[in-house]
Amino acid sequence: MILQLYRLCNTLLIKMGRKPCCDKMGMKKGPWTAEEDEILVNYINKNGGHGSWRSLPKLAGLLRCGKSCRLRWTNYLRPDIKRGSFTFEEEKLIIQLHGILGNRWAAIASQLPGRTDNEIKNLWNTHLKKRLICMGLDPQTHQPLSSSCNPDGKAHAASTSTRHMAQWESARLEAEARLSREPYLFNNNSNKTDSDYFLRMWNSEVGQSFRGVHKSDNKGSCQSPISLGSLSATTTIDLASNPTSIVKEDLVWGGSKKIASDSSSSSELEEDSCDTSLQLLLDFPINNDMSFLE
DNA sequence: AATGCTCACAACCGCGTGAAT
DNA sequence: AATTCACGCGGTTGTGAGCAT
Repeated sequence: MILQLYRLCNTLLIKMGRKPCCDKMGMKKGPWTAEEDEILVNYINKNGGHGSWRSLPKLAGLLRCGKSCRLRWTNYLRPDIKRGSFTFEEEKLIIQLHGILGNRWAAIASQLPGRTDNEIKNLWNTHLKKRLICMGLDPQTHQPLSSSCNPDGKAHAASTSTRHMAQWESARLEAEARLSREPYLFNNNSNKTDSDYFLRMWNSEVGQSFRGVHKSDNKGSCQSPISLGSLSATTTIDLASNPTSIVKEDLVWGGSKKIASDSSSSSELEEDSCDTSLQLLLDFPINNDMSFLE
């Protein structure tokens, strides 16, 4: 009976157009058992990889959909996953990266070896977001919750353009990070030219003109006090030639206990951060944690 | 001891995107 | 060019553990 229904559903779905991503009928849901984990791990080890996720459950003998298998493997069973709580350095890096990349958990996770996007997302939603709120910062923008820019709207215009700048920079950083993980690309000039769209765009006329606009906007460089929780820094960045080339830095990072009680940093920020998006860009971390960009 | 609440985390779902047909 | 497929991503939900009442 169930089998007949299953076949009927499949037939109808195929006739309607597209097949479902996985066969829902008879598929198990909910928490994975140790036996299922073992089957999945054994299959992937035995076959030297997962191959097609869609066909894996059938081949491995699991009553799960491919999507569920992939999730279980990437978020839990993968051998390179780092278990245990996040270190203070990791949390700091996540906050800093979130300031640049926003809710792009996969991009953030790519900078934290052994950590998954899901894990980071959960950490953010359960801990870090609240911590920022306690500090009086908007967890999405990393700006003071009560901040108000100039009423004449100039700040808004500047903010819009610098937000684009931040988006450019975000994409470029991702590209650089990716390339740094694939050093062989740098050994081959022909590959390098094709390796990343954003790097090319950044160096193209378009990117150049874009940088030119901000060169005039910011007079070529920008010095700004940075405050992110108990992290504070004074940074001078040469925006015209390379937004990440830090000329001067003075970095202080306090203990985690200080974070919840430190309200002075946010009030300082209120005074200094009319151009909130530029702040976002300037919040780019400047300590050794960003060695992946080197 | 029972109940309710909060929190953390694993898992699911829907959508977007690039590749294949 | 249009359609289908496979996959990855981000938002959301479900559930169990721990704690307070």
